[in-house]
Amino acid sequence: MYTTLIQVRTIRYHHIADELRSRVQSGVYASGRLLPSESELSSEFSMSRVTVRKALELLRDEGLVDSRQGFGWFVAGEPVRQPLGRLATIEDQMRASGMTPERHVLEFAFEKAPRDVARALGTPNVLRVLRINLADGEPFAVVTVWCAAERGQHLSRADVERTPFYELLDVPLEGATQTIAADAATKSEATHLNVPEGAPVLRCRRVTTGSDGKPVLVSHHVFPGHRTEFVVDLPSAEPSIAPSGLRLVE
Amino acid sequence: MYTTLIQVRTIRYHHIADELRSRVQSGVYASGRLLPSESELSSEFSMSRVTVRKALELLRDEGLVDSRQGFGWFVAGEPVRQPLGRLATIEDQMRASGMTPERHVLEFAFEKAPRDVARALGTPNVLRVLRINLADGEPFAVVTVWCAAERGQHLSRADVERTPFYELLDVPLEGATQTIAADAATKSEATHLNVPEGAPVLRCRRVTTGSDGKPVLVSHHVFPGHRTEFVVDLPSAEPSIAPSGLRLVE
DNA sequence: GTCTGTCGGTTGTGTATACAACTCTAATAC
DNA sequence: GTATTAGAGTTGTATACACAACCGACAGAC
Repeated sequence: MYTTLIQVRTIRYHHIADELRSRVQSGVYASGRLLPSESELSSEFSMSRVTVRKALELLRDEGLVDSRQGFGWFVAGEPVRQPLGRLATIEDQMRASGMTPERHVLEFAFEKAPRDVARALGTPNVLRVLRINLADGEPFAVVTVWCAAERGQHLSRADVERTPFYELLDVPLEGATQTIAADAATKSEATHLNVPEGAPVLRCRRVTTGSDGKPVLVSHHVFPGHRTEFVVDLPSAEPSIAPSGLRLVE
Repeated sequence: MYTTLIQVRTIRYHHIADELRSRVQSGVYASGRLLPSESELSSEFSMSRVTVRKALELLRDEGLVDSRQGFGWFVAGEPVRQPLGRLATIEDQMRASGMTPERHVLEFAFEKAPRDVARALGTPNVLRVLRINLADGEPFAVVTVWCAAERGQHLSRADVERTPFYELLDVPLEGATQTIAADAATKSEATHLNVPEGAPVLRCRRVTTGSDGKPVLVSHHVFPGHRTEFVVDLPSAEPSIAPSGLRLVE
């Protein structure tokens, strides 16, 4: 029997990424620690700077490292766990993780709603609030909330910066439906969240309904993928213990 | 009063990305449709091919387009919605979206578990099954399932390819705890899911417990960000209607 | 002490070029 | 008819170079 040896190309930027990932995971580079500069890595690995960058960008997309122009590349931190089934605000959750929460309203405007929002709220005239949640001074989430203008006219910008919408609204709430997806950060999200465009984010869309079953709030929450993860308790699908809203998917 | 005009640099690859995104969203390029080649776009926009690629990669990270080496860039498809609170399998969900589900076992091995899995299952001796779920012949999810070897020894590879673990297990299930995070696809995930390394994925980790409250299964599910999203019903936090497992986060 | 500007070094964007790896079509051989 | 190969065109990786935008440290002015 005859065999053939073939020379297979190895992808150089993967080698760099693998080596750097290994150093981070073994603790050589601790959380928050600055990595060697692109130029230094280029010398160390005898590869062009573009190849080094390609490796670093791969690791950034994994959430393992991050960069600031002019400053350098550094190891990113640990995600905050947000239980979906627990009565806690984002701020409560940050405090439980030992972080200092902050909330800033970026935009507060009465305007015409996007079509899907208008359809959900039953009116195109809405109050839109764009706000950012910070944890220890760092961006944690960008949140856009829409409510009908009729309701929003009673709310001040200072109100919504100080107090969650749910506590401000004059209507009892029945619940919400939320979608959770992974996506790449858009330019403006990236700017607000201080992550690169294209970085993985959790994109949540929520419609909150009042006790009459009608939507009263639509909100979009965007979290950097490396900063948070959700936890869900999924009770068994056995009829005797099934709760009203949840089932085991698989 | 005097003012100063400053010339601000515009980032060229964003212009290309914005234009292409607009064409996709307006239907000029339909779902699945091949885009102009990099070379053609380079001519059209009078920019270097590297700049064109940067724009296309941005859109790929958004899940809007995808590429195959040698074939070209094309518009990607629509995500499948997976309710977390519904008694349905991944396969049921695909069928509901008009797709044909398939399931293939890639690896079936008795081995030593990773530390966290060993700790959860109470033993390092496990059966690990790596499988891929396809929708219409396209990769939809990569799933790794671990169960104790004691239990797994009664299961054949054909068993787990044909039937979900939950139906195969000889123990009543109480429920599961699942985390949901956004991350960038690793090299091997990317290969199995036919997405580029670094593309956004939903990474779910699940621990399924038996009726005695002990974990019987650990599983990791990875979904390409552009292929699926989760839907959760979040009943209100009002004490009178709060279910056992879920609360409104905010 | 604070404020401003400079400098060296850093990351981010962009061009040109080259070659590897892949895809599809058409031509040729059987 | 099928199978194979060549060629043109495509995306993917990599180098070299250049410049923009940013950062932090330091020096000088007040």
